[in-house]
Amino acid sequence: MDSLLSNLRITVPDCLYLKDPESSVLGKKIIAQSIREIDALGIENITFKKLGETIGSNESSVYRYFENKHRLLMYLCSWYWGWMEYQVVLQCYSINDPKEKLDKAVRVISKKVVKDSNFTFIDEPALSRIIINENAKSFLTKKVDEENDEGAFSSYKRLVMRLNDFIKEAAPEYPYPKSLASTIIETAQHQHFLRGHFESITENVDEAPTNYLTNLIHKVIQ
Amino acid sequence: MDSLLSNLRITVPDCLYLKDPESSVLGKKIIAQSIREIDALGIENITFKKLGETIGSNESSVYRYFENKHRLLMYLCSWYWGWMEYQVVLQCYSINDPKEKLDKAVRVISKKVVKDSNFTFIDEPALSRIIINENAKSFLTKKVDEENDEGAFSSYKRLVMRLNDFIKEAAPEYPYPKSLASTIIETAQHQHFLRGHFESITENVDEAPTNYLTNLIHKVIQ
DNA sequence: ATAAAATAATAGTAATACTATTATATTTGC
DNA sequence: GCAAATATAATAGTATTACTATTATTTTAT
Repeated sequence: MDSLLSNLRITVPDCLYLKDPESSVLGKKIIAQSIREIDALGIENITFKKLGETIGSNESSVYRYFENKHRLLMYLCSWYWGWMEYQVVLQCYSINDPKEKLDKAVRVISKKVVKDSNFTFIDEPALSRIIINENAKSFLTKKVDEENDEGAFSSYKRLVMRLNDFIKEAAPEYPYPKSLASTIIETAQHQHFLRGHFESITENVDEAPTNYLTNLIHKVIQ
Repeated sequence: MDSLLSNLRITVPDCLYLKDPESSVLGKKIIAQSIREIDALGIENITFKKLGETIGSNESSVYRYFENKHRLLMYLCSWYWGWMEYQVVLQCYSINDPKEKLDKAVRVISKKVVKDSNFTFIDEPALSRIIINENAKSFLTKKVDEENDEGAFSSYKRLVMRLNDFIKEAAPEYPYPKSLASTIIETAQHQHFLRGHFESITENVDEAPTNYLTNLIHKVIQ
């Protein structure tokens, strides 16, 4: 996609950072490099010390942006879900037919992610791999309820509700639009994971789970 | 259920332990207490030191059964999936109609878990909460491929394939039985999680996601 | 040019996830 | 019933981590 909207920003809940990383060069470096390192090593194996050093800064500077590693992960996940919602809205905007619109949304959510040149310091394909491998860890903790009350998961929930709206428009009688929306989003990530690691238990080996999910949603709402 | 089968054992891949915990009283205590502590505190917040002490033993003794915390979690997850496969097989055995059989399997997988008196040292309802909150962490690591090659996830994969077989029997033409089977199992856990923490994005608030999933699978394979 | 703010450098701490070693029970074979 | 083998317990130690605190230096804004 061309970068036509250079002053575009994805909003991330401000409880997730101490100082806005987009407000400085160092902050953006932290984001860009943390995406590289989490993608390569996994969230468990990165440290703020190494991260600071690779960007020519140090541990304490990183701590001035994020309270800890977990908050950094939550920040990245929120950014991704905010960006995904924006992709869905943008790419579905001009479609009038509710079913076609829903199809497009499922497609956007489940397709392999490509670089968006509007956000130069974010590597979306790498971030999408992080979502596949680490997103569940952002909410599978004993602090979920607390963090949820702070609004830490609002981007993710907003995307689910956006898809919920599309399902309701396409099938007003279907009794489980929210559950179906969350299932589609989770399944997209999980099938990508299976494709990469447990190929024996999925048919989505050669390509994204888009066709599988499109077929599924068609049948479920018909 | 009555404990009619007192010499029943759930097989867990032996790469997951150093010494079989079922072979000694101490081993069984480790399993029973680790279920309690992981359920209460989460896998991140337990230590072998505390665990050893609460069962009147110590850190090094626990290390003689499990290489580390992650292997202990994998052991518990494998036990659960092995037990769940056994539940499915047992409860579907006498059903002849393939559709009815599939319904029953979905029901067994998604219903709230109750105590099975055949396994006195395992608290299945607590273990099922652990699965909801921690199972994803057992495979979302950079070592998945390695561990998968060892056979560490065979119980989980076997359950998926079991459900796959049921789907194929009920709907031989359906093109994605494996993906659907893995989706049903993952969604059952995820909807239980949403029910407990993010109620705003699911309709399965008052009860288990069984009706939602039964409705879904009926429509998908019809 | 000065004050304010941001960043870097350094040091330190408590907890963790182990490993290693030795001592003491307990079980098993004969 | 005793010796040998095995299981368990006790103790100590290490490298790493996830932070906190303090001070020094640089950058920026006025």
